[in-house]
Amino acid sequence: MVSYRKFSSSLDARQVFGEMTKRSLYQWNTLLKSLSRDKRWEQVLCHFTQMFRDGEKPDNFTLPVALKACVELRKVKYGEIIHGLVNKYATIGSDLYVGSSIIDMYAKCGRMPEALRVFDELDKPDIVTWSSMVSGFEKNGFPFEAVEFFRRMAMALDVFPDRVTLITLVSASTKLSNSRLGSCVHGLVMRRGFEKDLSLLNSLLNCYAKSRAFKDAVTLFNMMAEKDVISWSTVIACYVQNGAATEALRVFHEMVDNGTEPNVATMLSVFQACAAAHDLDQGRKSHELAIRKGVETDVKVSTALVDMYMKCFSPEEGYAVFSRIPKKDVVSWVALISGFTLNGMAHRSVEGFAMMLRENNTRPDAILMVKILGSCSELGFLEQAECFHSYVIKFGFDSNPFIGASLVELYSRCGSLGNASKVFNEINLKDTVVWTSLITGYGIHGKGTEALETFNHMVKSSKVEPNEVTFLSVLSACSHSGLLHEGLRIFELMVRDYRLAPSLEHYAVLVDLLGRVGELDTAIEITKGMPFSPTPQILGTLLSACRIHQNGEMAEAVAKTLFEMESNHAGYYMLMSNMYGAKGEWDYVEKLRISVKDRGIKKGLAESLIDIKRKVHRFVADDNMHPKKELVYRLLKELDLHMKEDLEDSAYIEFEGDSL
DNA sequence: ATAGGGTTAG
Repeated sequence: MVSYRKFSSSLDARQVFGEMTKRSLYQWNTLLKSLSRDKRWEQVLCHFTQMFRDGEKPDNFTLPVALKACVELRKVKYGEIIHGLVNKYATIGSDLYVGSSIIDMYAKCGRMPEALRVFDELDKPDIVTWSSMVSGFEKNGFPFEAVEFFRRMAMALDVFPDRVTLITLVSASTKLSNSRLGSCVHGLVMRRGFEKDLSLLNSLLNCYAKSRAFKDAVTLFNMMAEKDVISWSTVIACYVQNGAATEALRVFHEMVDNGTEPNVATMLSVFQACAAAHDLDQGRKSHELAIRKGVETDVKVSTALVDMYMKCFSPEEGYAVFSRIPKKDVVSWVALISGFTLNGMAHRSVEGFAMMLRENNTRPDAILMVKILGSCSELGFLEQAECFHSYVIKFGFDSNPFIGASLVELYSRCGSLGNASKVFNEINLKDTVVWTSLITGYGIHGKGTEALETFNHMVKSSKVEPNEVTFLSVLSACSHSGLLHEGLRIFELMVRDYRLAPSLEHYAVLVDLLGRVGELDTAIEITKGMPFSPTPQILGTLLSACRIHQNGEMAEAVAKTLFEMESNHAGYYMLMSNMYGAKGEWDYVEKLRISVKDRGIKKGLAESLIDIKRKVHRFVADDNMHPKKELVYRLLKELDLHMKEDLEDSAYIEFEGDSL
């Protein structure tokens, strides 16, 4: 016998009835109801059983409560027993409340076939019952079936969707990322007179945002008479995800001016926007706001802050925030580790990893491993790579294709193509990324022929399809080896046979290839004919080609355009100085260096430097490319004022590996 | 008198 005194914190009703020896059906029901209101599901089932022992027969008021408890406790077996009980005493069709509770119980426990069987026993399902079915399909990962069921419901003339049904339907459309379906539901929402239902509109807004109907999302947002923090946050996140970070920040300010209080979710998107826009000032201001709102202590918020400072090239500020996180999770460590590498401080990433292992309360996950292997790649330190490799094996990460691909890349960046192909051969499930990594590896070592062979092997003998990145790698390999005709053939293959749309990057590599082999006119033609307007990067490539082929006239024309586009682009100065430097005109280099300093070019400099550092690796690997590699190193040193840390300074760190 | 379905920002 259970003592009711134990639950004295609950309602009076229980205390009163608890003293009685024999309860009436009504009293049992009241007791169960009050227990369910307090979410004491164990107790609900316990008393439900007790009720049986007392010889009381549950009625149509008792059963839904008991079934709800089964759902909450995930006790399908108990639910099945109740279902059997109901069948024994009455037909299910006799009470819709009981019927829909049984359906909902099966649906929520992932047993749609049973739910459907009960549903089909009903004579006249009402809107709640229909909705339970739609929701069941939607929740169990069958959004398509949910929509189909809704269609079936629409055929029945006696039921009309209410706001709950429509919300479920919008959720299904979102899962299908089908904005056309979303707008159909939108129309239905209007016709049914729910055009002022905020949660319904927010769901629709989210549906448009998630199914890449950017314009529809904005239109709906602008039309909404009432907006809450969710509406604003949805739209801010939508802008960020569509690469419109500045716009996202504008909307954020509008929201604040509007008097809507931002919350954790809002701030997360805001920090993402600051990071994407590299807007450190705005980032700092938003950080202060987060402190004022008292949300800085949230792990997600502080992690987003670390990420933001890192992406705004202020690693020390990022590290400061990181140090203050009381309960760091694996995502926080990822932000720190990838952030340091982004800032050209890969050795601090490795130190961070060691620190994490010492603290011994966070287990690295696959994402973290991919990141740290990438950091190690930046270092280009073979012994360190081998150390990480053994760590990967020891903790069983080697079956993950992403990690396999990272290892292939790591070894090739450390100059060990032998190990790279060995790792490659040992990977059981080679996906596109794995194949692409090996191709990239051959590419950066100037082994264009091997890259092409690997590509052909991939296409012919495996079921893996090359993607945009694969083609980028192959093209880039051709470019580094000066394989003009092969490169052009690959480009054609990509467009014609694989129907892949070349991105700006593909054009950039193509221009690079043409430039390297001296086809400067064709390169310029391609730049003009591509479906994008040329970016500073592409013009930079052209400029670099002019440098190699000593075409001063064309170089100046390109440089002029580049300068007009972005007078503060650090890469421009780098390339110009490279060009003059190559001619031995060191006084020009010095002038440019001073000019960089005077103009206070900071934004983008760190990024360019890292980019240049990557290129340095390529130059080093590529013998015939750059006769004076030292030149590049020297320029790097000259311009490295803003970035104190250097790749060579890093120390080798060993991992004991048993710490977790 | 007591009972059944729902979503949305990261």
